[in-house]
Amino acid sequence: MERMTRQKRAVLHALEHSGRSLHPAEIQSLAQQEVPTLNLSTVYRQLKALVGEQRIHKVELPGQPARFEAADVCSSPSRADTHNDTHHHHFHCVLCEQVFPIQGCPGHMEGLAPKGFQVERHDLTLHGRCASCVPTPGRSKSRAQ
Amino acid sequence: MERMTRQKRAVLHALEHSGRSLHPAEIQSLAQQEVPTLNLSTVYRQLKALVGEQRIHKVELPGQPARFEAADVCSSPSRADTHNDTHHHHFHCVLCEQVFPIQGCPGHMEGLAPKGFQVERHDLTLHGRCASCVPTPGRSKSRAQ
DNA sequence: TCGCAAATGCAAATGCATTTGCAAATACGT
DNA sequence: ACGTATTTGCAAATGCATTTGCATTTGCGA
Repeated sequence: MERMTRQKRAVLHALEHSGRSLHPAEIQSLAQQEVPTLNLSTVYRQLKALVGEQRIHKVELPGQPARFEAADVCSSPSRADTHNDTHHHHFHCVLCEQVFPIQGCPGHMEGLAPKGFQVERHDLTLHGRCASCVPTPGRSKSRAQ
Repeated sequence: MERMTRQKRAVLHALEHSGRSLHPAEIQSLAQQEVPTLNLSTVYRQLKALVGEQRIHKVELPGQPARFEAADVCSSPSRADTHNDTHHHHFHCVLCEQVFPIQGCPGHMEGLAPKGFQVERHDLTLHGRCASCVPTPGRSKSRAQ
């Protein structure tokens, strides 16, 4: 897993261009625009390799299969936080099922844990309707799945 | 699924007495103290029935199999919140893998979502070490799994 | 206490996401 | 351009959590 193949490039491009978290099958179909024959097994193999290379990250959401996102998602705006890594959370659209990265973080989770518990990290997932799926007849271009 | 059998009672007791979220296998082993022959299939069947009866709730955490908890977990202290239901989050111990309910909630998630997105609900999971698993040599009674 | 529909135990079957064996295809150093 | 070790595509295999078929047991109303 060290050669830069067309399929590896396609998988990476799919993730970088989407700007959101994708699951393997989604990655395959997007990347197939670049490499039509791209197989799911290959997607999995490359995802594993890319995670190892820190080029992408695995994202786990409650009750859902794993998704992946480019390592630099959410690092675009000016970030002068505590550490310069890309701590962020996710928004899951209950209609189109797409998952988007979100910037903010409520912070101060330590206080929520019971006495004596030590918080190391946290995951926050918002569920609702993304801009394309809001019921409002403002802009009706919702695209399923 | 409408009779009050020994196994159904055992499953419910396990959840009510534990005070935390348990996965099916954990429920089985705890409930077997009451009904030694309790089968996993039966646990699943009763969990489904109890969820339907609103006596327990299914809890999904990132990257983990489903867990269940008594419907009244976290409703003990005085609650004068917005609505009197049991909105709460979870703490997942990375060492013993136990999951505990936690009271507080950062709130105001709406602001975190991108413009035009509509937040309906949210899930927050804290990861770290529970009181029994903190490295501090204060009280070393950590119990694995 | 009887009778029977509902529930149980057990083993086998599902339904998934993910992985793997292998022959054919291909990247890339020489 | 060549040779070979790495990748790919494909199909079959895994590894899970969860479900289901069925003969036997059991809760509970009459």
